[in-house]
Amino acid sequence: MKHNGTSTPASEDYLKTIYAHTEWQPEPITPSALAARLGIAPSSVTEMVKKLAAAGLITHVPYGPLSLTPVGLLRASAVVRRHRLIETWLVREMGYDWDEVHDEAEILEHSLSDRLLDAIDERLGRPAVDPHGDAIPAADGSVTARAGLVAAEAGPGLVGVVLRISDRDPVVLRGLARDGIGPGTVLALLGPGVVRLLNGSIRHLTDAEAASIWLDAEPTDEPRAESKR
Amino acid sequence: MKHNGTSTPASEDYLKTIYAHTEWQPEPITPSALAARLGIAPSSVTEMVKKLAAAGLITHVPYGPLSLTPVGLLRASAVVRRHRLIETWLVREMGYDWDEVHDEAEILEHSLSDRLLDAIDERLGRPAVDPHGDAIPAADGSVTARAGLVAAEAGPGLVGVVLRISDRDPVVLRGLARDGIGPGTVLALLGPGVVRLLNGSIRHLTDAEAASIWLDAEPTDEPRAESKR
DNA sequence: CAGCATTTTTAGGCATACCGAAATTATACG
DNA sequence: CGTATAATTTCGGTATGCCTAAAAATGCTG
Repeated sequence: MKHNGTSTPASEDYLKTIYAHTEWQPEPITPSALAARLGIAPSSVTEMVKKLAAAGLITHVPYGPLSLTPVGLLRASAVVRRHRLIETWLVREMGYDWDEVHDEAEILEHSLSDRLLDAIDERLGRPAVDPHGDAIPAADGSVTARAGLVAAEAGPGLVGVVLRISDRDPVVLRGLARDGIGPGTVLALLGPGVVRLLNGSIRHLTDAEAASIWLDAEPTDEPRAESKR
Repeated sequence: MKHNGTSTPASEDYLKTIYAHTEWQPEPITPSALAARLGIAPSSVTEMVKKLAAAGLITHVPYGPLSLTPVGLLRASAVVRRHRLIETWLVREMGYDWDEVHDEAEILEHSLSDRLLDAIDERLGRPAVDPHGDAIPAADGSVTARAGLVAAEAGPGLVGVVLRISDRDPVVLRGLARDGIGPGTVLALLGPGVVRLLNGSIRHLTDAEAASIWLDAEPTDEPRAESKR
């Protein structure tokens, strides 16, 4: 009765990606979306999904979507924790900018021992948030999330601090970083896709950019507008 | 005409092990010794050796020993450089003891980018020697080696500083570390396998220990005793 | 509510990297 | 100098993890 030791870089990437998807939207991810995110063929996903389901890490009805079991969720959050702690370390101690850390973390997250990870965590003072503003799950999988509002879905007139910038697209990251927009930046929304920085400069946001920026802001006044699909 | 991109964790381990062997002894390594060192079957070595030879990294005549080509030597020294820089970093910054770093470095050496490695190197002040006393090859593959004498082959009466302790056997490492013997320790050889520390305590060395300790010492007086096979 | 487009799965393949067993080669010794 | 022993290689096999192409299921739309 061995303790299911299934954990490879590949399986960790699957779990992490499923987890990351759920962070954004409550709907479970489909196999094709997972394949697209991972950059692999759908048939490869089918194969791995069968293994992960057999290992009790995800649930999956044939031709249906995927979701993490409690055990899978714990595993996934451990990978995300690694990823984000590594990113934080790279920025705080190793001279990286917050828009440069993703690829390095993507590889290292599969290699660090628990001991080394904890040493890094301790050195950094057990941070709760990574350089993109993403919450770092605790070792037990718990996450203290701050509520945020996607810039693309916020109404004009809103003023808020950038809470988080999704690190999915490096081009978006670099473009925003170049113009001084990052976690902590104060933005005023002038209209759809137009913002003003504190220094007065106006910046137009691409759709991808507006979808990547999360603002920490009370909904202006309307009684919590229904977020649309 | 692609630039031969052959570099996997497995191939790096082969090259590193061949390199490390040559550091100890000038004779080229045999396939069976390599298999033993890597903990894999000889037939697996034959297979990989063919690939490495085809890639121009090693030379190999059938049923003969293995040696690195100039290109292979460069590749190997890069891996060893990674390994030893990582070990140094773990000890100097991450709270590891010098007898605990090997396994972690063994994995990380295949994962760090050149950029991160250089950031670590710079942070550490570009060290020339790792925590076991092993020389860290420069980025161009050059090594500034200090001459040393294996304790097992040194004559009684000799007094010297421990230059290096081979990190091959963790049991040896831990045993010596526990009794305060490490790089920098001053030892007086009383007889074969018997040493006295500076604090006066006497320590018997196992054969494995005596073979792992390198002393920085002039040969006592005899005209350079012939080291025996 | 039937047909068609999309999604998912199946089936067969490929590359890496390992294994054990059997054949082959080299070497060493009597 | 021939033969036993030891080292090396060859030969099938296994597991992972990816692929393309084709089949099957789903579900949307007219």
